[in-house]
Amino acid sequence: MPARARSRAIGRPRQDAGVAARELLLDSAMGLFAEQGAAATTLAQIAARAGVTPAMVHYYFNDRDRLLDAVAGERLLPTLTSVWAPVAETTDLLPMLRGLVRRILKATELMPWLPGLWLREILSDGGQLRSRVLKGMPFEYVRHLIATVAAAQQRGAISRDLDPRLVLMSVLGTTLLPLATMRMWHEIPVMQGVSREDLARHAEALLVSAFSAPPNRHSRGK
Amino acid sequence: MPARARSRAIGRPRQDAGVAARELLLDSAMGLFAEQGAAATTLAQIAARAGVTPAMVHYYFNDRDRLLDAVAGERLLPTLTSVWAPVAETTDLLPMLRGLVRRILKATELMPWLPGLWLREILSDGGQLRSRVLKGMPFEYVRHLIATVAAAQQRGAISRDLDPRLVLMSVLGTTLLPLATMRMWHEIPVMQGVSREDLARHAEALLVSAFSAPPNRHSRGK
Amino acid sequence: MPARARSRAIGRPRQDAGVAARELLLDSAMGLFAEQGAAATTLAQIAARAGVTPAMVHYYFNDRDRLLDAVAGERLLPTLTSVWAPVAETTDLLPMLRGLVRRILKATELMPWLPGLWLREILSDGGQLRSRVLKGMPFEYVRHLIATVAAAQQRGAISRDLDPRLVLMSVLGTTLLPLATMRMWHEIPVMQGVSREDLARHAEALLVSAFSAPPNRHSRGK
Amino acid sequence: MPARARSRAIGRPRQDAGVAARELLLDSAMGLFAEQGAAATTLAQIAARAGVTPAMVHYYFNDRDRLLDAVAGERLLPTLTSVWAPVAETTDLLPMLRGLVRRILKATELMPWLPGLWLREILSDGGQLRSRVLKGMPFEYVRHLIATVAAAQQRGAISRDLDPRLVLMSVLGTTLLPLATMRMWHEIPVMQGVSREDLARHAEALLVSAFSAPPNRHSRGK
DNA sequence: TATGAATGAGTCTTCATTCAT
DNA sequence: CATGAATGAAGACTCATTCAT
Repeated sequence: MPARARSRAIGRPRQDAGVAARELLLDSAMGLFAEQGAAATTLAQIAARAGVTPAMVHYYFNDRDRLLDAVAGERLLPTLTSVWAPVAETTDLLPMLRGLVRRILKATELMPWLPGLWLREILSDGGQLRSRVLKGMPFEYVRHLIATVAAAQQRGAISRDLDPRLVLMSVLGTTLLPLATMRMWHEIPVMQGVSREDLARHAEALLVSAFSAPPNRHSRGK
Repeated sequence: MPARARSRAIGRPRQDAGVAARELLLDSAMGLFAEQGAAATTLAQIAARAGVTPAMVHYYFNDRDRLLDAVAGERLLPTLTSVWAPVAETTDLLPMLRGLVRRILKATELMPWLPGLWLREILSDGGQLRSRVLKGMPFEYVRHLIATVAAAQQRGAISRDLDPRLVLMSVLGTTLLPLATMRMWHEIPVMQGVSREDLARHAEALLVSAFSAPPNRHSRGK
Repeated sequence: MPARARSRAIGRPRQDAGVAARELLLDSAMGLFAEQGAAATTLAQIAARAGVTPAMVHYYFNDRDRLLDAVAGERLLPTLTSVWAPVAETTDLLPMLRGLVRRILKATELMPWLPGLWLREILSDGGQLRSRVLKGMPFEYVRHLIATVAAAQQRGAISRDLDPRLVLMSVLGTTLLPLATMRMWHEIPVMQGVSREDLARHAEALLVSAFSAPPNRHSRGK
Repeated sequence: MPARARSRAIGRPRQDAGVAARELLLDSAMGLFAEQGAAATTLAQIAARAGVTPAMVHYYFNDRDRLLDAVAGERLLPTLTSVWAPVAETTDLLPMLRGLVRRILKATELMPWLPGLWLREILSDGGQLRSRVLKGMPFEYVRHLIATVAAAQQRGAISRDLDPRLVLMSVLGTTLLPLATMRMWHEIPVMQGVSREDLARHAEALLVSAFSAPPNRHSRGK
């Protein structure tokens, strides 16, 4: 959506100079937050990457706090909603899970820094964006997913040991966590050569087989 | 006054005071890193929580960098090894996974801040402990796990869509990630009331059913 | 929106808008200087109170310095002159003093912030308007007052312990100083309930009795 | 009192280095506040005059606010009390006023910046030390002075036009206000050559004749 | 072993000022 | 006449680090 705003700048460039700079600063902030963490990112770094002076950050956002507000409200939450909203379109568990995984993979293809940002600034204790994102998070879709899992479980279609309320965590754990670590795989011998597609296939297969396994068929306990 | 209190510990040899203070500082650092992130934690905070003066941090560790080295080398890596080493004792995939999950759960019961610390400082890009931990990480055990998964897959015992190299990520994603977020569940409506036991059972069930599913029944993807 | 409001002032010639804004800015500046001191007042605050943008301050005054020049030259000095000029109309000390006190009281009734501004920005060391006001101050009237006191003293009509050159300070001390502190009297237990009229009567009585006392009856010192 | 503390430093200089630096910073702050006003004084200036780095100001006072607290509590209030306390030793109005004037003159001889500081930072609206000083001000002595004036007035010993509650303002107006402006007298033609002694004699004479004048003896109104 | 004093470098923030439009 | 965008310089404050004792 910032793209839309910027493309409108054609024809009247001066008028929109400010808007463009604002968007640039948000982009810059998100990138740095993902790379180093919000706590380790200075306003000067954000400004430098956007090609402006640190004073401009205050001109557009007044405050470090309000810059964080803007990052959460104008960038993170819209993406989040676009990933989760289609969940409501079906009541079939497996397609729902597959769609979710695919949309997450797709969204993070365009914004490769997203998973890292989520891991550190939203899921971690003390993450600087957590409360800001939680406040606007569309929990109704998560609730719909949980209800669908619970229904499947009551039908006997999935293991009773699974907890429907944890399906959210399982989706994030099989997608965001590996995605967030992709950038370091080249340094880890055992992870060499794993591609984004491998990851997508793996995540989907894992969730699908976990959430479609017939109940008693595995011997439990050692 | 903390000084007074410690010097009164009659019976304990004098030189233990220093050792104790060092350990206290490491504990204090780990706790704060997990709560707020390493980037947001000052040496003064670490000293205050340990009940000593900031100058003592330099006395024992010389440097912020070397304090991080100590945290990684003396706290994180030993725990890591104790969790992974037993993997070598078996070649059976499911018991291996179950054991791993149980040991992770058990270790984080004693050190509840561990998952958060891992998520933020080791798995996230730019995490301040990442390179220090990677350097000493016992990859041989991970390699053993991967080999075991690969063997099972070649036997046709698990889906061909899974990638053995990603089993590490799947284990971390189903254990560390949910564990790291537990502290905030009370703020999230849909997560209310999930217990540590629910989580353990869920993680085990998910991994077990994913890594023991019969290969025919997948490839429904478009 | 202030712009809109002003441009709608039908009937008034266009060029008055600018003049009006200039006056508004001077008023705004004086008010803020009196309330918080010139040093603590930003151009942005002045602009905001006048309902214009900070850039307008530079448009009208070029410079912070020249805004101060304008405040002194166009506001403070005219008032000062109007208070002091009538002094020249008499050579009778007591009526001269009474007139002075009354005109000071009257002027500050319309401009209640004047005494504070004087105390802080003109009488105090380093006051930001001091040199600007001193430069244009009509000392001839003060000289006339001093001469009148000196004459009375030589006639033996007032105490020889008084110093004619200090009569200016005595007038300011009995009028401006109490007037400047009026706004805080409600916070001080011992000053509760003193009115502007009480102050006027007190100042007049004090100056009159001091500057009309028979010389014999003093020198009771130590 | 800081002098006492510092003189004790002889013999163990290191131990008291910090104390001395603290006192030096307070002195430096008071001087600059009087010369330029607190609002116009930066911590860097205060540090520079005390011969230390700006960071030391935070080391000793944490905060600009708490530096102001210290100036008020450790410097202004003790002086204030030492000037006013002897008022309680008499019930005779004229000696009381004379003593007050003399103690004010004497105190400001040692601390020539005091009057300016009072005028700007305590008596002026928005003065940065006002509330801090008012909070600790010994009003009982002022109350005693007011009561003594009121008694004299009821005896018929002083004019009924005077307001006892304003005697405080009259004392400050005849002492602090001229004292605060002394430093600029050399720039004002009509004030040239007035000495501190002239001022003392003038103030005493003015207050004494005002507060001892027999009531009806002056023709009022013109 | 332990600490109080001291500092330089850097962070966030404010503000007067400029300028193209 | 009026303003939004932009900036450099400076202010308060923080923090890792050093050092004499």
